[in-house]
Amino acid sequence: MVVESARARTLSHVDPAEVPLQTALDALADPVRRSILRDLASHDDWTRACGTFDLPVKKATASHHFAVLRSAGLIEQRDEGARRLNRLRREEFDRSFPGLLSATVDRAD
Amino acid sequence: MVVESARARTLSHVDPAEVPLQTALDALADPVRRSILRDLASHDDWTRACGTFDLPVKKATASHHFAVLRSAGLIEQRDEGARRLNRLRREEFDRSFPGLLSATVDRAD
DNA sequence: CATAGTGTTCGATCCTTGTCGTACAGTTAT
DNA sequence: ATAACTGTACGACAAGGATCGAACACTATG
Repeated sequence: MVVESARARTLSHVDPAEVPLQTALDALADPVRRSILRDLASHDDWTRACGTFDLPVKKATASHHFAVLRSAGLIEQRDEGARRLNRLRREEFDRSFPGLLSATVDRAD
Repeated sequence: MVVESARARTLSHVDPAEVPLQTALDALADPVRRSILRDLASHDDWTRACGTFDLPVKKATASHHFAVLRSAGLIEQRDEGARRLNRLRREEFDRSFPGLLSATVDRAD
């Protein structure tokens, strides 16, 4: 029988439909977070652990950014051993905010 | 002969095509500014002076928000007597950031 | 001219948030 | 068990920006 680890149990995900536009825009208005999203958009789901992103910030800051993205309904996270894998919630987010991801992530700065 | 007033001469407008995505997102991420844009979107061009908006901030703050919107290429302003009239730069902005205005302004919060 | 109206500019203040170091928890490997 | 690795939590700090009052410039009106 497979049991969730205590660490994974603390991972709460929000329904993108419940996310206020303000929260979504605040999340998307940071360049480091957009960089994370673009990276996710160009790879298969669940193939990128938090530590595999090439970011211009320390790991404590990176961890903060992943938490912001998760609480804005932009990414989903899943623990796999010591790693935390990520997935862009493209479809769900697009349903709540049509065109927003496309206008901000599928695009150069 | 019609001469621009000294006040109008100081009004500089940017080309939305030259606006960085970061600047556009920063401008759109404020609720007071989105309120201004929605108001403009629902009225004819050049019919709304700065003072005619019902905003929850004092006039000094409102003036700041209009300046931010202008420097982000989101609005155009023109002086008419003592009033400063506004216009949403819908088409130009859409050309540079397709879908962004639609996703943030043509929508409730 | 004097007064009222419209909007900007300038400091000052306050609050948010991005950033980091450190400590900690859980996992994997030796 | 010990060590290395992955990621989070917490406290502190600094920078940016939203806010306001007051002073100012320009315009319109009496």
